[in-house]
Amino acid sequence: MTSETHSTSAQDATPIGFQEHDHQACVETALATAEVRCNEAGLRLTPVRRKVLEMLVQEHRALGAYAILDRLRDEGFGSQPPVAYRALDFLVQHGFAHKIERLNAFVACAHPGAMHSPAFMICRNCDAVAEAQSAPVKGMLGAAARAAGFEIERMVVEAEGLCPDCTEKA
Amino acid sequence: MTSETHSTSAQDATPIGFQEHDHQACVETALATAEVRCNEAGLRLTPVRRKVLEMLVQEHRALGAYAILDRLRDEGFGSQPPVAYRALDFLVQHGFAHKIERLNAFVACAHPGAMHSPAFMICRNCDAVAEAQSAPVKGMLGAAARAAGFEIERMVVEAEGLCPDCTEKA
DNA sequence: GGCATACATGATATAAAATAACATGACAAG
DNA sequence: CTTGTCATGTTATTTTATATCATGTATGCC
Repeated sequence: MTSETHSTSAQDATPIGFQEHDHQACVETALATAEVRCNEAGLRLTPVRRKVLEMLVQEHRALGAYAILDRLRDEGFGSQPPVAYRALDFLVQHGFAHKIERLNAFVACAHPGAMHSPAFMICRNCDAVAEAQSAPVKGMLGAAARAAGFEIERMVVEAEGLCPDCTEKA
Repeated sequence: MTSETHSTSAQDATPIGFQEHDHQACVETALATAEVRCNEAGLRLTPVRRKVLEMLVQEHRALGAYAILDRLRDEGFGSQPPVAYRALDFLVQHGFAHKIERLNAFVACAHPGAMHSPAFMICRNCDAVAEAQSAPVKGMLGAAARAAGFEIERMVVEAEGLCPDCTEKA
């Protein structure tokens, strides 16, 4: 179950998704980007927060708060729920991570910094999560909202199904 | 089934959640429809299930499982969590209700019987919920999914914001 | 430097949401 | 009337999330 290492440093090329890619670079880039963005915005990417982000980026899957907490403990950080939740709140609030409502779990943001309304594809078999863009105000829902006078502030779009790998194996 | 009913005017997309309507009739229709559909499908709309559905239809808002449980107790039904969760599971499974992931709560289905992929507008202030249609496989996410080889089985689409009433009051 | 302030973390406790597991009851089919 | 199936009742526990208060740490001001 633990696909901790996507050892294949293959050419990525595919937009966003379940394909193999240079994971090491992926992790490093994400962390570096976060550092820069925090500096720019006057935010503090403290050790706990950085570690949590690293964990999320490392896995390309949704991790529950308590899974994160376990690993924090292993790394010598505080081991009580608020430690994990606070770090996650920070990351979510500033766009470095997203909460997957369907799973009560969290993933690293795939497009940090980009103003975006994320949509997710969640594999029900292996819990892999891919992030795509959604077009919130366009389409039927936007039309319905305008018709009803509802002001959309935030969108949750989550598709559940089978990722390519799991489809193959089935 | 996917797009057969989409040649509709904007009027059809209007949600029933945020507007005045004959609520008494609304409740009765919903329950009657459920009865019929259960009979047709050989399902048993037992007292608990019926009561839970009634409660959900009565309020046009999301109710948590424990709110429902409290009321069940008041009505003389069992008062332990599984009682509520089982009834809710039944209703959700057979399309009489939906779970709002964002709230960990449940609403009656506004279009029971119709094969549909629901989208919700949730008022962050008063918790009112309106149901609209979403077009799951169309749009950006569908395209991204096809490109990635992801097979969508189920969609969660939830818009959070302010309903007309609460917008006015603010 | 000493001090005030704001923010971050640590730690205890508890709330809220959901499920596991097993026992009992209702009811139709054979 | 017995058997099988489905629904309900009940106990216990797990999982997810917050409230609260105490402590620590960086920063700016005097």
